Amino acid sequence: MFRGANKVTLDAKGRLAMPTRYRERIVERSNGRLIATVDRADRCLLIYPLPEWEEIELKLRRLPTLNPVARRLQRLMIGHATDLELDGSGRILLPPSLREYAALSRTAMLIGQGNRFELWDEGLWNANRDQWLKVDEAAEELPPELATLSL
Amino acid sequence: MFRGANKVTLDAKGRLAMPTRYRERIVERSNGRLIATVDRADRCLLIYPLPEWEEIELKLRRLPTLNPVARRLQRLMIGHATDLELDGSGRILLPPSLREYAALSRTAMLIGQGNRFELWDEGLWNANRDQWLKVDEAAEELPPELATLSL
DNA sequence: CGGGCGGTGGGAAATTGTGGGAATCGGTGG
DNA sequence: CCACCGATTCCCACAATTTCCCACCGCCCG
Repeated sequence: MFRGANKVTLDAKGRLAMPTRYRERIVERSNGRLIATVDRADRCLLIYPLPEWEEIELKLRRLPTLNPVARRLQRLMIGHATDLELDGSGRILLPPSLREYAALSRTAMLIGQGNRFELWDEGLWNANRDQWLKVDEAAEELPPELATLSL
Repeated sequence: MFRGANKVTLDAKGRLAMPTRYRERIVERSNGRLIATVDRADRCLLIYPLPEWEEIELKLRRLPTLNPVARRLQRLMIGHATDLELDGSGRILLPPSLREYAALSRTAMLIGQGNRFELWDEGLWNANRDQWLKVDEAAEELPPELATLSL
């Protein structure tokens, strides 16, 4: 499982050095193969080890093609899913289109989220995090899955 | 399986270079033979490896001939299906009628969607994608297949 | 203080994308 | 039936991009 927030830098060619502590796990899990795609709600990227992604892709592909909501999800997620591979230096190369989508400049945040990573532009990450902290949870309607949650 | 978004260009002759990462798979799957047809809902083209298309054509042909919706689907999809073949440089030649249908100008987006590709004019793709992102998923009626989907 | 590891950058070679030209095929009109 | 014109297909060459590899630098730890 992936955890933690890491400040990372993209070089001029769009390469991102995966923090060392994750590398071994990524290599043993998927031989260094990852998939990056866009998040459908926020301007950030999702990065999965290949086997994790394949499960998700399977679920998405089983959805009915004629349903417009399903079709939209497929187009966004499968349509933007890009194969990545750790290079000899433990870096991945992010294609320009994904960099653009997430407004990634030089410094970014790589956030461990269990079976995947999220990659945010550093500025966006900080802004959003501050936002999340400000929201008054008590004022919100809790969906039933959360009502009984104990942390 | 095909995934990812690729910016491609059509040259003056209507030729489109298939990104290299897909070529090998296309050749081994269908010996370089593809079928292009129109999408029933959007102004884009669908491109299938020949064997994938043959399954779909079979499904379409089994639909009841007297049902007008089925009839319309058959006419659109089978009626516009065009044989394409990768040339020596890994390019396909799109006939003018299909180019016109999808309003393809010089730069287009080739979107991997599992067993097929979608080909969009770049401007249309971007406009539609932004549209899809704006929609608030929560406000929509989710089909049961999606309600429990965990990504 | 020295060695090693992780992060960063850059350069060179291989590969891919793009365009153009020439030959061939097909169609049409004389 | 032949000749000519147009369109298509095949092939080659150049340019740009990508990928791979190596070297440097700084930091941390021993």
